[in-house]
Amino acid sequence: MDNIRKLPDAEYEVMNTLWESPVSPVNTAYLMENVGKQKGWKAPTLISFLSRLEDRGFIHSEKKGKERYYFVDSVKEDYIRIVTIDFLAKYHSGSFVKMMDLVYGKNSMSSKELDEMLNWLQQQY
Amino acid sequence: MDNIRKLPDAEYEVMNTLWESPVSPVNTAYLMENVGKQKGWKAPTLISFLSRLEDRGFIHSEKKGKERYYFVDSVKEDYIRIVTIDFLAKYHSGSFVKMMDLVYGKNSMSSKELDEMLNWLQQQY
DNA sequence: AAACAAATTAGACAAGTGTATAATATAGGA
DNA sequence: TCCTATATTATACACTTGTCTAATTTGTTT
Repeated sequence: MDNIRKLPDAEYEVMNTLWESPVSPVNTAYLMENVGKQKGWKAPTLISFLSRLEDRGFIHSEKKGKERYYFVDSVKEDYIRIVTIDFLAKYHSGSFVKMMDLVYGKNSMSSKELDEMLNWLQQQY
Repeated sequence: MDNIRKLPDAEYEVMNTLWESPVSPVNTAYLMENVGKQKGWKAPTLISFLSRLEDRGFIHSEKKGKERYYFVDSVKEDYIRIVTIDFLAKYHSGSFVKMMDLVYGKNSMSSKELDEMLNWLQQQY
């Protein structure tokens, strides 16, 4: 069950746009508009990322006339959870506290974030 | 100042071994013993990662007789801090709380980790 | 000095990733 | 029906990463 591997950056950008889309399925034009343009990609570049995402099983697609439509077959939260747990294990021995301590050494987390975190913690107990 | 990019996995393993070494400099034999062997690498494989790390400016080396010795020119904590901040920005809008919430949905963090975190938080105020 | 053996260096190559050009298909209008 | 414009497909190619084989260096032993 380790086939949900980490996506290359460019594919992640595309996938994220698909995950965030309010409608589904979406066509290439929509994705070109919402991610390709900012990245400066030509249409075939985008399409090649899409077909790689399809190979990986993150999406599937259907052709309607001369356009192709893409359907999401994966859940963003699931993906990010896996990637995050791997990351934490690799760099911080799996510990959030170690991570925060390393990033925010001594006393430098904003009080806003401290409050949010305290709040979250109290919720958990 | 964005030349301290993320290392490829294999190079990170080597770099981590260098960072964790109690002595410095160390030679190829030491690294072969402490990371190459477990990974099943041939010596030239290890050496090629080392010379890439040198190209990236993470280390430098000197030849002594027929052996080469490696010196660390980077700080593990600095590297991990950068990688972690990038990661947080990319997947969790820069928020630890969002990250924890996603990973530990509702009420599933161990009470040991909850305590540690509360402790850490109190330290920060 | 010649030969060995241990270590390094030089190159090479396949797979994965980012990106594009040229070719092809197809909806719609003349 | 034929042409045009647009979207997609087929390929290709350069770089990066993981990995190694073959060639070269160099300290040590005859």
